Amino acid sequence: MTYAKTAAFTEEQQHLSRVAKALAHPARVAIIQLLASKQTCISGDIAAELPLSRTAVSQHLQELKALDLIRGEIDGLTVCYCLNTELLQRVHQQFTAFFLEATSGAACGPDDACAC
Amino acid sequence: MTYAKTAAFTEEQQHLSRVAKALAHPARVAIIQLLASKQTCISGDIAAELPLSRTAVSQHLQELKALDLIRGEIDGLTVCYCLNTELLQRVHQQFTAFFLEATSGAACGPDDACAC
DNA sequence: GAAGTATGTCGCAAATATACGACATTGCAT
DNA sequence: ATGCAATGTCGTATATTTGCGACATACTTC
Repeated sequence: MTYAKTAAFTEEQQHLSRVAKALAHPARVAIIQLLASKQTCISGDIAAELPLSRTAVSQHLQELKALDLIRGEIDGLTVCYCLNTELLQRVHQQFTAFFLEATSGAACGPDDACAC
Repeated sequence: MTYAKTAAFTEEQQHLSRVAKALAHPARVAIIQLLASKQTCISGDIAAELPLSRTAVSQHLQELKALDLIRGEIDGLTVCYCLNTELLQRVHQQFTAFFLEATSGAACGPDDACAC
């Protein structure tokens, strides 16, 4: 596969990029925000709120579920999706660690000049 | 394009997903970490450190540069890349806001049961 | 100016991602 | 049982991403 050399990267790097990929589509960001805002973990109403076909939304939901960022519970005929806040918190910490590492180091000079 | 309906999403959602996409590949995560760790904003040495061809690395660099997450300064024959820490800090804030929003709301019940 | 090196761009091939209609499945109601 | 509604999966078409060799460009050195 095109990702043949993925194994050559750190497990940390791979995980971060995997989660980032989950957020790499506005629909999935919107889904998470929707789930966060609605008190009820709406089911197919999600599809109604998004400018996408029900099929496409379902696939985005599956992608998020595959990473366990959200969870679905079958409630009779409908399905309730909700956020996995524990995982999201852990992911938040990882992103924070990454950004702190990236922003603490040396950067461009004041006039966009590199220090090297 | 397949993204025809992208415009239907919030500007915030689009921006977040765009940055997330930039981090959606381990090589790009690795590049940022490399730039953060090295005091000197190495140039083509980046390619040497990654398990990818120089061409592929160059393309990843261009993608990061397109979002202004990194900047390149030509220094004679070599090119110095460095992190745009200011932007990274702003991005960090956006991600934090997103995750706080996502983790503060109602979540699954204690036994993975939704509250609806 | 000629040769050599560091970079970036172009063109192509293969892998993924995205979107959606059609179909299968499951549960509720009559 | 039968019919209807809510979901998910499959197959398929199109767009995007990824990777790399080949080539073009720019600069240094001799």
